[in-house]
Amino acid sequence: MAVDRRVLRTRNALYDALVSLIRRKAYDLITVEDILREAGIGRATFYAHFTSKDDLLERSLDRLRELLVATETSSKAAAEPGQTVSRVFFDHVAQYRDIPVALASGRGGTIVREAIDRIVAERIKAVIPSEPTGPLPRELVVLHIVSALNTTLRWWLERGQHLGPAEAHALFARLVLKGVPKEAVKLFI
Amino acid sequence: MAVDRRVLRTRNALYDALVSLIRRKAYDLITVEDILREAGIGRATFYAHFTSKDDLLERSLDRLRELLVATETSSKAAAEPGQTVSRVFFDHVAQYRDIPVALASGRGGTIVREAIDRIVAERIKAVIPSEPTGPLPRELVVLHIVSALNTTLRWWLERGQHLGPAEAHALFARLVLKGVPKEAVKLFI
DNA sequence: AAAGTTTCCGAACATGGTGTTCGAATATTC
DNA sequence: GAATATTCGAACACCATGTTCGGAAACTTT
Repeated sequence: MAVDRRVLRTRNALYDALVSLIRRKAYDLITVEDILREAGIGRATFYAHFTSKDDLLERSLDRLRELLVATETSSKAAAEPGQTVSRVFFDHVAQYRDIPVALASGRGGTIVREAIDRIVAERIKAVIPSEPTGPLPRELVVLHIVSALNTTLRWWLERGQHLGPAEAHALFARLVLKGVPKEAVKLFI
Repeated sequence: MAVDRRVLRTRNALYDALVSLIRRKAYDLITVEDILREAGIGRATFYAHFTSKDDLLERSLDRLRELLVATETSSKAAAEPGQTVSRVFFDHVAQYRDIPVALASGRGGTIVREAIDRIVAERIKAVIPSEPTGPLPRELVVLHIVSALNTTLRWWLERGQHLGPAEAHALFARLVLKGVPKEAVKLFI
C-alpha cells in the first residue's frame, strides 16, 4: 500500500516550484497560478493535495523539521560536542544564503519567518521539556531563544556576511547565554 | 490654508473604524468594505486618502509614534532614579492591555511590531550612541534588545497577564543582561 | 497484459475583494 | 454668495481563490 508515484511526483514538483519561486520573489506576491505554471501542475490537482499556498509552505518546511529532528537524535546518541541543533541550523541556513527574500524584512518574509519560528519553538520544547529555567517562565525562555535566533540569522545574512556559520552561531550563543554587557545599555534598561 | 474639516473628519472616522474593527477581528480578515461600513465613508473617498488598508494602518501608527516619543522625553525630564526608558515603556504598554492582543499575530501585528521596532531601535541608538559592546557587533546588540523587548511584551500581554509592569520589565532585563540558564538549553545551543 | 482503481488534467464557473471612474450632490472656505 | 474642494454611490474592470466535472492518463493488482 505504498503511496502512488504520481502523488509523490506532484507534491515534489510543487515543493520545488515554491522554493524556486521564493528565490526570486517575495512570498506573498507569489500566486497559486505562479506555482502551477512553475510546477506544470493542474489547478484541480493542487487543491487535491493542499488547501492553500500557506499549507504548501508549511508542508515544504517539513524537510527542515526532519533535519532538525535528525540532528537531535544523532547528537543525543553520539554526543558530538559541536553538533547542537542550533549549530546545525546555522550550517543549513548557510546553504540558502542566496535567498535574501525568504528571510528579508518586511511583510514578504514574515510568513516564512513565522513558519520557521514555529518549527524552532517546537524543537526547543522537545529538547528541553523539563529543564529548569530558574526564575524565568519556560514559555518566555523559548520565545526569547527563538527570536534571538531569528534576529541573529537576519543580521548575519544582511550585515554579517563576512562571518562563517560557526562565528555567527557563537554570537547567538553568547547573546542568549551571557547576555549583553551592562555598561552598554545601562541608560536604556 | 487650514486643512478642510471634511478631510479631518473622514480620516479620523477611518482611523477609528480600523481600531474599532481590530478589537473584534483579526487584521487580515478585515476588508476595506468592513472599514467603509464601520466608518460610514464612501469607497471612492477612501481611496482618495489612502492607497490601501495597509496604508491606513501605517498612518494610524503615526499617532502611536508621537505618543511614545512624548512619553520618553517626559520621563527624561522627570529623571527619576530607576525610571529607564524601557521601564517606562512597560508602564505605558500596561495602559493598552486590551488592544494589542488582536495585533499580536498575523500580518497586521507584524506591521505594528515592525513600526514599534523601528522606534525602539531609534531610541536605543540615541541613548547609547557609543557605549562599548565587547565582542558583539553594535548593530546586532541593538537588534537583539529590540527583539527581546518585543518578545517580552508580547508574552506579557498574551500569557503573563498576572504580572505587573515592574515584574515584566524585570524579566526583560534579566534576559538581556544575564541571559538564559545554560543547563536549560545545553542540548539546543 | 488486461481489468480495475486512482490520479491528473484543464477548462469552466462562482465567489469575493480590490482599486478606478464619473457626474452629481454637498460641505467648506474665502 | 461665489468659488472651490470634498464626498457620494453605483458601476465597472480586474485578478486571485477555490470548486466542479468528465474524460484521459498513469498506476496497481492479479
